[in-house]
Amino acid sequence: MKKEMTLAAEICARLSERIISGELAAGSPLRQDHIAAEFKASHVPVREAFRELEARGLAQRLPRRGTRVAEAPHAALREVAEMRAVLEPLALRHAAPQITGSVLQRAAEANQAAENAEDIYTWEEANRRFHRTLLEPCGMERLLRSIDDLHLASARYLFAGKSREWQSPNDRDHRAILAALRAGDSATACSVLARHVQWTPPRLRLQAGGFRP
Amino acid sequence: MKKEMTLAAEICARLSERIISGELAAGSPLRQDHIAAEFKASHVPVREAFRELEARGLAQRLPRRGTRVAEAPHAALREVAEMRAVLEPLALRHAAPQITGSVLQRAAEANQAAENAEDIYTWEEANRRFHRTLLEPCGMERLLRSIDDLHLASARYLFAGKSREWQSPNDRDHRAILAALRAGDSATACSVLARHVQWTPPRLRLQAGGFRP
DNA sequence: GCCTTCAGAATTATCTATAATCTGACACCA
DNA sequence: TGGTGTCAGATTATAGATAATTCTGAAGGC
Repeated sequence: MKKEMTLAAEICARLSERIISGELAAGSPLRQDHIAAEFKASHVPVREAFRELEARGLAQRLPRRGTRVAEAPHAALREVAEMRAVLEPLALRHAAPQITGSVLQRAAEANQAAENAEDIYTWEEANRRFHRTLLEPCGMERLLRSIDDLHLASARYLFAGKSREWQSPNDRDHRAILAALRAGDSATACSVLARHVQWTPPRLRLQAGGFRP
Repeated sequence: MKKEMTLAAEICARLSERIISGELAAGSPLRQDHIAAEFKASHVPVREAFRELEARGLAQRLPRRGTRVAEAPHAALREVAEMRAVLEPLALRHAAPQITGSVLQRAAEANQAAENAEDIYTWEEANRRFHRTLLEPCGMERLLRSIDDLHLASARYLFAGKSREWQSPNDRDHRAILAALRAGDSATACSVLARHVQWTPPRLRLQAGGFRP
């Protein structure tokens, strides 16, 4: 049995999905013994999975006292948005000189998928793919990792707020970003991107809960 | 024996120091079995320590193939500097309204310690303390954690380049930041901070290796 | 000389057992 | 009644054993 993923990685991936989707609620305890039993594994790779979840901001470990799903307070929504608003344009600025036609093509396909999405999970995955595709050519691994983790956090907020509010966003910013990049205007692409993910006061954007993923 | 730190945390802290100081060179293998023997421990908490080191950007784990000290390529120096240049002002902007006289006092003391430092390690710790003290009141934990990790990376670069080049920096930016904050001018404080940690081309700043910690 | 295969050694990942710490119930005392 | 101490059971952390995977060098074939 030659698996690509270690058991710890597999458990981490499964728990990640449940946390992000909201199935595992913020603050709820993650019992290493119970999860080990569920996965028919020893508790040691479960602990390793918890370490990884914590590193991605999805869990909070309290040494000797257990691990919990990370809280996702409303106040931190702004924190996530503002970090993205400074980090994503930074990545795009470095990525832009390396963006090929192929990258733009893949980004456009991701955006098309987002526009066609009929449920919020499909939309979020396509949206995340759009962003990642454009930023990846920057080649700055630490920065990309930070952005990835912020996207996970964003997804949690998105899914947590989906009830009653979600409509397929009719969002032109992605197209504007692509158009600017095709025109070689990375400054405009960066500023549209920054505005696109920027925190805005809730009063003005009730349906999106204060930011745009 | 009631210890505050778990063994994994202790091992992580010790290895951290060695990585940051340069004693453990970039790319060098971290052997779980050897380290376990050195600490007279099982390899399991060593693995947990490796997970934590990786989360902080100090190690790179290759599943089933071992763990290495994270590379610190010169190219990534710029990445670290630029991330700091956008994240630290963001944190300071949110911290400024919460900064008390006590915070400013502690920051001034840290700066004094930095100015009086006679070796680079003392200076680095005081410098880091200065930054952290000012930014902590923002209360944004994810952001502060990111900045902390960037400071660890900065320290690695600083110590790696210390030979022959290090002089006690005669740096007025810290004082300018404090003065602006005392005057309630957070915009100036933020822009000085951004400039202070900003990436500059190596040609113009040979002695500091391209950025200012 | 180069490439492929394979066995054995080395190393990492997980398991099971044990040690350490935490939690909550209960008893006792002022 | 409220506060404190004790202790059993629950839970987490680590040790040592075992299983799984990778690495390395030797042998054989072309």
